[in-house]
Amino acid sequence: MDAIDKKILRELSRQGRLTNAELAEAVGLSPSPCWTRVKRLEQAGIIKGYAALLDQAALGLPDTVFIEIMMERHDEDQLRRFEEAVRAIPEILECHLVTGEYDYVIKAAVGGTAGYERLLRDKLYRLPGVRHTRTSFALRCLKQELSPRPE
Amino acid sequence: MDAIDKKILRELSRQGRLTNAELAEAVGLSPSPCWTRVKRLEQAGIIKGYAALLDQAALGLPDTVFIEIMMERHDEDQLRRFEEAVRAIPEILECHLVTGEYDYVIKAAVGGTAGYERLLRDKLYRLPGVRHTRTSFALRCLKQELSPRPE
DNA sequence: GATGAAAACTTTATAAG
DNA sequence: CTTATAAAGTTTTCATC
Repeated sequence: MDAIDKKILRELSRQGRLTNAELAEAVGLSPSPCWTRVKRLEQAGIIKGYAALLDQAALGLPDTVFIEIMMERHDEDQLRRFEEAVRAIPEILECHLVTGEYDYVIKAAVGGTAGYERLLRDKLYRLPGVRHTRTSFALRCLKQELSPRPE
Repeated sequence: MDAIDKKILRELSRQGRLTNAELAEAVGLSPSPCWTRVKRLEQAGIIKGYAALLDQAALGLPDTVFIEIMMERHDEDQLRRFEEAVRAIPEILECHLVTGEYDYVIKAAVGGTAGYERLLRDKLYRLPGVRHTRTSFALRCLKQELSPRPE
């Protein structure tokens, strides 16, 4: 992967629907080699896919919260059921098993404190094995990237 | 926004480069009204944009960490300088000002513990006003969505 | 790597049912 | 909403320098 590939990745990570002609111009190549590189990056899995970015607020979920979850027990069956349930909750954008005091970190989209309470009371606290949670409400987003920008 | 709009958003949030004909078929419309709806959703800002998703591991940053940051003081000038610096660090994917014990939550991509140490020692601890940090290393990602899926 | 060309497809706009 | 049309632009493949 050379400097031009990295430039292609930087462009497409911000503007995923650039046409090949636009991309070629942006990275200083003619369309034909530019196209070959993009296909190679896609086939190598370096470009994993493309996505439309939706406005959370327009979907009624303007706020972001980080919820840490501590589980009661750690038997396989309980974790598996918890993980399946998490995948089915649309407000939960991300969930990671993590090191540290808590077991999981969740990033969720909610509509204000009322939406947060509903997520917690109606969904998370009903999941098997949730002992304790700790939440940080996002007041302002300073930075949001989907992928690291290649240097 | 009706059920078809929501279906369009669900499709495009997973497959951002579907052609209009493919999208129309997926949502059960003919191409012409499908196109009108997509343009309306884009112009209303409900679709904010499109992005290529890159493979973090292929970029040498296979691991995800959540870093909470506590600041020494909270004067405007120091926060402003911190925030500018954060935006310039490519490993930092997200940074949110949050409620709770800590001031900021950062999501970053790193290459193992060595990459994490470098980020902390060479970049974060050199920023003005960082008093204390608390990190969770992600062991496994259970769920990762870019936007809430409209229901 | 650049250029050019050709076929197939896509986008965009418009008109009519 | 559907179907249909049409021009302009894009993708994809391929040959050549």
